[in-house]
Order: sequence, then C-alpha cells, then structure tokens
Amino acid sequence: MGLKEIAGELGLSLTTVSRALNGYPEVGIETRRRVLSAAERLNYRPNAVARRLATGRANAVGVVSPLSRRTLESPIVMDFLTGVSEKLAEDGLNLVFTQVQEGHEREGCESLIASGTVDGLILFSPLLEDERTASLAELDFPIVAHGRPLHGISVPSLSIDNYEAFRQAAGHLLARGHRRIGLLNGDERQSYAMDRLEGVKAALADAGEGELVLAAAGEMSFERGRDAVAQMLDRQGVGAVSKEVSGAEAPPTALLCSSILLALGAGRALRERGLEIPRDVSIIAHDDQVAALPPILAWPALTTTTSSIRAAGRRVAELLDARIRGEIAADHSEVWKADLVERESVRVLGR
Amino acid sequence: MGLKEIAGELGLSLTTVSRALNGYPEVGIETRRRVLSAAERLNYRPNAVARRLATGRANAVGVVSPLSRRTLESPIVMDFLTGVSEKLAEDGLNLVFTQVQEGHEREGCESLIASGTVDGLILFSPLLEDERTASLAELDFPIVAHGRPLHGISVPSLSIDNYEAFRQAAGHLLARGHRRIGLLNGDERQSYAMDRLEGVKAALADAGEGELVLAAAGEMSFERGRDAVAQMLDRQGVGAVSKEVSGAEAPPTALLCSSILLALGAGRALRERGLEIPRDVSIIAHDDQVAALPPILAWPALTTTTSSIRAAGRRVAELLDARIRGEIAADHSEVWKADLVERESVRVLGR
DNA sequence: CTGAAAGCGCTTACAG
DNA sequence: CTGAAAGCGCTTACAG
Repeated sequence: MGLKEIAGELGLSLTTVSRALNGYPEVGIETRRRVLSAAERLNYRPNAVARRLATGRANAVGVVSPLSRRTLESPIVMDFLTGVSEKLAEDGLNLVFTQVQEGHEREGCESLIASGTVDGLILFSPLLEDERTASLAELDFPIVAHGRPLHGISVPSLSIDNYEAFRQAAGHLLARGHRRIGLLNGDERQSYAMDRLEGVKAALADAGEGELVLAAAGEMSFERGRDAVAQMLDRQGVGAVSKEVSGAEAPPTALLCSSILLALGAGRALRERGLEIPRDVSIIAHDDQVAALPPILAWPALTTTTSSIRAAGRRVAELLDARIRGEIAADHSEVWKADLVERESVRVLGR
Repeated sequence: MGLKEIAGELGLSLTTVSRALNGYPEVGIETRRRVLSAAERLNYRPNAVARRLATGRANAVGVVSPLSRRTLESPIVMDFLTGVSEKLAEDGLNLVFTQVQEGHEREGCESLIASGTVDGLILFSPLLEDERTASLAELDFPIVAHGRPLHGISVPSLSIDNYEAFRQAAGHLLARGHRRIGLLNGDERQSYAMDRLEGVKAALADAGEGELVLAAAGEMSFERGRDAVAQMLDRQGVGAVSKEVSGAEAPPTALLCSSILLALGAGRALRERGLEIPRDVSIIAHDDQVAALPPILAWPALTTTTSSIRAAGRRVAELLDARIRGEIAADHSEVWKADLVERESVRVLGR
C-alpha cells in the first residue's frame, strides 16, 4: 500500500503516480483517473513521515504551554487548544502539544523546531513575556503568540485589549458610585495582567476620584480568589463592608477579577462571612467564554468583560498558517476588543 | 549541523557517528568522546523525521478525543492530557493531539496511524464504546483506552470502578435515611455512565428499599444539571421537597451527580427555588480532581467519589508505552477504585 | 572497533 | 504528458 504498489499495479512510474495523487496539472486526465481509482481501491494512505523528509514540510504545528502555572487554568488552555485544533483539522495539519516546566519554554520550543516535526509554533500567552524566551523571536522560525509580546519582541501576535477592557469595567463601576475598588489580578509579570492593572488605574485617573484599595496578583484559581478576599476582610473587619465605613482602610465596594474562577473564590469568601453580591460587594470578572465555566456559575450571574478564547485559538492558528506561507510580517499584530456584558453582579450605590 | 557535518569534521563515517550518538556499545571509548563533544560543540540536533523514516518509530503517540461532546468537559480532558504529557515528556515522546467530530473517531485514528506519525494511540473514554470505533481494536496497532471497553473489544484499558463507586455512594445515602434518590448521569451509551446507573440500582436492591425517582442522562454541564433539577421541581412543586411529601411523585431527597459541574447546576436550580443543600437535598458528585473544579466550588463543599483523572492520564501513557514495547497483552486492563470523600453536602435524615 | 552501502517512502528537478 | 534518478537525514545489516 505504498506508492510503489500503485505504480506497479498500473505500470506507471512513481513520479507519475505521485504527481497524479498530489494534483499536479501536468498529468493526463485519463492517467489521473486510473491512479486515483487504484489509490482508492488499494486504500492508499501516503506516509506522512516520508513526505516530510522529502519536502521539508512537517504539516504540523506545535503548541507550547508552561505546565504548572497553567494547570489551574486548564479549561482556558483547553478551549484555546480546541480553537486551534479545529482550524488545523480543516487544513489537514497535526497538532503537537507540549507542556513544559515553567522556565523551560525555550528548550521546549527549540527541541520541537530542531526535531523537524513542526512547521510553526504557537506560544500560549505568558511565554513571550518571559525574558528567557524572548530570544525565540530571533530564531527565524514561524511563531505566533497569543498575548501581547513584551520586550520589543517582534512576533506576530493576537491579544485582547486588556487595558481597554479593564478601563471600561472600572469606569462602569465608578459611574455607578463605587469609589473603593479592588483588583484580583493574574500574574503581573505577564502582559495581560499588567495591562489590566494599568487600565484600572487609567479609569481612576480619568474619573479623578476613587482608589484602588486592594490589588492582589497571582494565580487565577478559586482558592486564591477566596483567600485574597478572606484575608482582606478578616484584616479590616467584615462589618466594614456592609456598613460602608469610609477611609483608606475600608474594604472595596467592588471587585474586578481577572477570571471567573477568581470571582467564584471571592464570592465564596464573601458568602462565608455573610456578605452578598451585589448587595455588599459588586463584581466584574473577565470571561474567556469557556464552555465549562460560564458566568452564571456564580450567584448571581457575573457581569463580565468577555472575549472568546476559543475564537482566539482559531485565529492564532490561521495567523500561523499565514506566517508559515510568508503572508504576514513578523510584526503583524491583532488586538481584539472585549465586550462588557452586564448581568447581575453590579449594584448602583446610592449617594 | 547534520550527522554528515560531524562525520566530516572528525574524519569518521556516518555509521560510527550515528552509533556513538545513540550509545551503541561497540564504539571505541575515545571515539565516542570525540563524537559527543563535537556534537555538543556544533549544537547537533538529530532530525526526528529522518530518524522516524529510518527506524519506523515515530517517538510520538496520538490522543484522539471527540470534539463536541467533550468541550463542556474541557477541564477534565485537559487534566487527562496533562497527565499524559507529563509522562510522555519524561520518555522523550511527542504528543499529537487530535480532536475529531463525533462519529469520526475511526477516521481520525486511521489517518493518524496511516500517516506514520505515531507509535500508538490513546483513546479518551467514550471512543471505544462507540460501535463504529469498535473495529479499531482489530487494527493491530498499539492502543490503550481510558474507560471500560464495551462490545467485548480487547484493548488494554484503564478505568475506574464506576459501578462500585456509585453503589457505595448510593449506599452512603441509603444508610443515612435517604429513600428517594435521583441520578444526574452522563451519556448512558458510555460505559462509565452505564456502570454508575447499575451501581445505584445495585445499592437500592441491596438495601431492599428506596427508589430511583429521577434518572437523567446526557451532557455533564452546569446548564444541564440546572435544567434537569429545575424541570423536576417545577413539575412536582417546589414545596414537595422541603415538606418531604411522600409518594412516588415526590422529588428526591438526595442527588447523585456524575460530575462537579452537574452538581453545581443542580445546586443552582435548588437555590433559585429557595432550597438548600443539604438541608433540603443532599448531593454526592463524582470528582475527577480537576484543579480548576474543586469540590469546594460548591456551597457547601460537596461530598464526592474521587479519582484523579490526571493520574489516570499518566498511567494510560505508561500502559501505552508498555504496549508499544509488547510488554503487556491486548486484554490487559486496570480498574481503579474511587474514594468516597465526605464533606458537607449530605445530611442524615431524621426518622 | 569501524566503514561502505542499502534502504526507509516519498518528492522533484531534469531530461525527454 | 511521462520516467529515471537523486535526494531528504538518518539507521542498520553486512563485511572487514
């Protein structure tokens, strides 16, 4: 069931059979018909490995994602991957998935590249924001990043406008009378989290009033959301929230959360202390539109800044495809706007 | 930076260089040293594609997972994948990930196999339980399944003892005075869900009392959990639950849920109607120990049957490795026991 | 202990 | 429109 068998069967050369199968124009119409039907009949499947070696094209792309940090965000990674693989499947490309220990991203990429098993690489968010992996951009290999690259790296990238999304979200709260705002952010060494922090600050500056009374950064897990809020409340006194004690030491009346999971954790800490959303504390969270974690998981349903991570995955795969074909430049970058979707977790404060 | 360069540099043959690099014993100690240091100096990376073609070994395994049904369970798939990829990374194997449209599992597997890019295949749960993919077992290709294969297929597999887990969970409820039990199950065409249903039935039979008053099967999402319980309550009247009206038409006092997400949805439906867990309804859910979805996501924390899907992923990868090397038989199967972990979602009913 | 040569299954100039 | 031949970068009998 190799090319050779077909050629033998038909009394043709390997060359002709190969060309007929690959749709080269110079093959006679009748010859092509015969080849195609023989291939069908013999259930011929080309050996991708041999083809790779001959053409130098792997027909596969790699996705590199750091292990430990990501695990807690697994639904997000998975939805991204689903988007990527949908698009790749349409184009007949394989997806080689590599999780690497944090800090070993560079090696992971290099060995994938050197092994010749991929034509291009997708970096999931934080990678390019790590100094150690910054040099990957100079590797002269097709790479597309999800996330805004730092350090002046020029890699094609797709990111969402985190700055604007969180500026708008904070503005939304300020317009509804909130003055003490908290931010439960992701790891602020990563651009998306940095941008969100800056966005919140910008909104406060624009408004000329209000302050950021809690700014926690780190892992975006349920536990951390709960712990951060619990700590704050226990330190400042639970009563402070509902009684709206003023002053710098008073807890926030509203929380911006970088993920649904973080918001769920925050909600738990509040509820454990008898506080209610949005009566006592309002919440806006960022929603990657992960099927497994809808904003209605929270009670009440969360107001969110929304952007589909799955659609982003699709688009990143498209961009990588284009990049491999040399159709887009190394500094191509796309920025998607996130939508503010109002639900039930924000209260208008009386004056 | 190929073998040829090193050979040229050192005045050795390709043969010797290749053998030195691959640790063959018949190479002179001094020769090996020189080759190794030259390889290091020239930053030699073997071309995996060429090696594949020459050896017939791909040094990669494929994971095939159906697309649509899985998306809602993405954290589970992802944690499984993480387990698999951890183990594969240790062994220097690549992971080729393929999501296929439901019903196209067979094609997905076949084309991966035919392409020669993988040495073995991992089937994620439901695959082998589909008649169309049953024939894969006869393909004479190393395959390991996660889940209990149906139809007398003999593929090495790892599964958890779903029957026993749910029998025990139902027994736990029966022992605490519950007589009307509901089951929110996954798709019962799949073995894990079938087994859970049977387990519950067995417990009821053992006890000689109690009945299954709600048995819903389908997608394991938050929405479906909520809708199934909402429908039931709205049909039978909310009051019926807390007042513990007896009779066949009365709603369950306890719910067994095949996933945390399902339990969260059920909890939502209850809360929306003013019912509380476990005061009005007790819940036990199955927990795959997915980092993103801990049982404390629910309020109160859920009592669960627990088994790590990530550890299962690791083990499945190990089994596939062994299978590829011919170390285990086609009918090798492992069954893991799930642990019943008590938390706060089960109430003892007064008599 | 080392090397010349064939081969893995394709693709693709090159020649006709 | 078709074919003979070289080549992709390795591995591995086989011979010495």
